[in-house]
Amino acid sequence: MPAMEVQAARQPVRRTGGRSARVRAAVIDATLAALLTRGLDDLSITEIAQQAGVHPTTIYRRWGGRSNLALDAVLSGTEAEIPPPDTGSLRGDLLAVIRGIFPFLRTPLGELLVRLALRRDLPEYEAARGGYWAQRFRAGAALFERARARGELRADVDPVLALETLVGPMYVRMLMTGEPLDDALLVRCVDLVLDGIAAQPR
Amino acid sequence: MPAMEVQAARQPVRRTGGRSARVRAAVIDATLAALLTRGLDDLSITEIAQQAGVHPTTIYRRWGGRSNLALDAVLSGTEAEIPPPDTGSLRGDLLAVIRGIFPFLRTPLGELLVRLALRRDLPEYEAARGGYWAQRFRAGAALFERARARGELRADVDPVLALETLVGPMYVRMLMTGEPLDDALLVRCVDLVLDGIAAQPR
DNA sequence: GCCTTATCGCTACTTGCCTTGCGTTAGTGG
DNA sequence: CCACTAACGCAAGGCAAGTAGCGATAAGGC
Repeated sequence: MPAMEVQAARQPVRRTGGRSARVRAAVIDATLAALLTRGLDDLSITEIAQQAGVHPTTIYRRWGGRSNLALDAVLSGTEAEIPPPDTGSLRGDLLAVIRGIFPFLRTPLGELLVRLALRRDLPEYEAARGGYWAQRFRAGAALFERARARGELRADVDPVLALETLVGPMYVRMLMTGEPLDDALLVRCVDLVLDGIAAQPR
Repeated sequence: MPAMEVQAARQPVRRTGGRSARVRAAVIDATLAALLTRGLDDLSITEIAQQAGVHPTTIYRRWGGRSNLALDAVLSGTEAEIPPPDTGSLRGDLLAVIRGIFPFLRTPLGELLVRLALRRDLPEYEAARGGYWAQRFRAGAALFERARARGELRADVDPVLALETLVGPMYVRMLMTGEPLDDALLVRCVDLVLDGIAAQPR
């Protein structure tokens, strides 16, 4: 009887090139197309499969469900990484920030990303949620530091809350009320956050 | 051959009392319970039916689908109608408004209502969307009128945008970032909307 | 109380989602 | 070029959603 080798938990050698890569690209493309036309909820894996020229079983095995597939597709199609602005003034920076977000949100892909972010039935996304948004809001930190150094900012301002207040109306209109939304409104958002609504400082 | 009577488009006499009422109540209750435990997406009509002591076919016939059922259940369980505040100061009124919304949103039913409002696959809700939010924001109009009369409000302030800016961070945290959210933050929201973040008026 | 028929329960059926098991193809390392 | 096996295609089948037809029950009007 040969000496029993201690089996290291050897994970199988992944084959990421060639056929697998082609399959993945085709499926991701078909999924994005299906997401943009039919929406998040009623997308047929069978349909995606034959659109991609792939057997449905393959999708189930690799992605294991529609939510994981949708998440992978959208994140693959998105590499936002909006560069942090530095226009020289607080107002200019804030305008640049919100103007960098807004056009992307009007994109079908952008709206898809937001709606995906709102879901709570995607355990895969729950893990990434914190990091994702933290990164998106981090760009704002430097912006406020510079403004503070220039004396444009009050001392007690919380950058995160300020950014949330800036973009809040945009999301409220887009997601809930459906009120009109254009560049002029963005300017008004910036000015409201800067100056407030009170007649005189209290 | 008897004279052909012109058939008036006679709609059948609805039977809303007795058994039908009991069935409806039982199904709505079971649906709400299922919604609160399992969420919006994967609720089983069969399960709801046997929970309510009713045959699944009945649900399909009366409601005709899961989206309509969910919408009916949530709207039946909700009669918000938050009374418009009048505390004598703009700051007090804004605080009262946001403090009236916030606790309800933390309720499971409240969060459910919001998430339902975010859906775009409920044609029944699409029709009611505009009116619903318009009504919710209308209460704010009077509030701002009084503030303006007291001289607390700048002249160029748009009430709707101001309210959206006020509640924006609350929804952003609740729906997207998941950052902590408590009463102290509400106060900071109010003060930020009132005073803005700029060091001095431009 | 009686009649009409809206509404419900039940069974059987169709359909699409998803899984399982097995044979085949083609990456990957040598 | 060869051996190993990850990844894919395919067929069969379980399972729950949803539909259709029909008889049974009870609500509403008289």
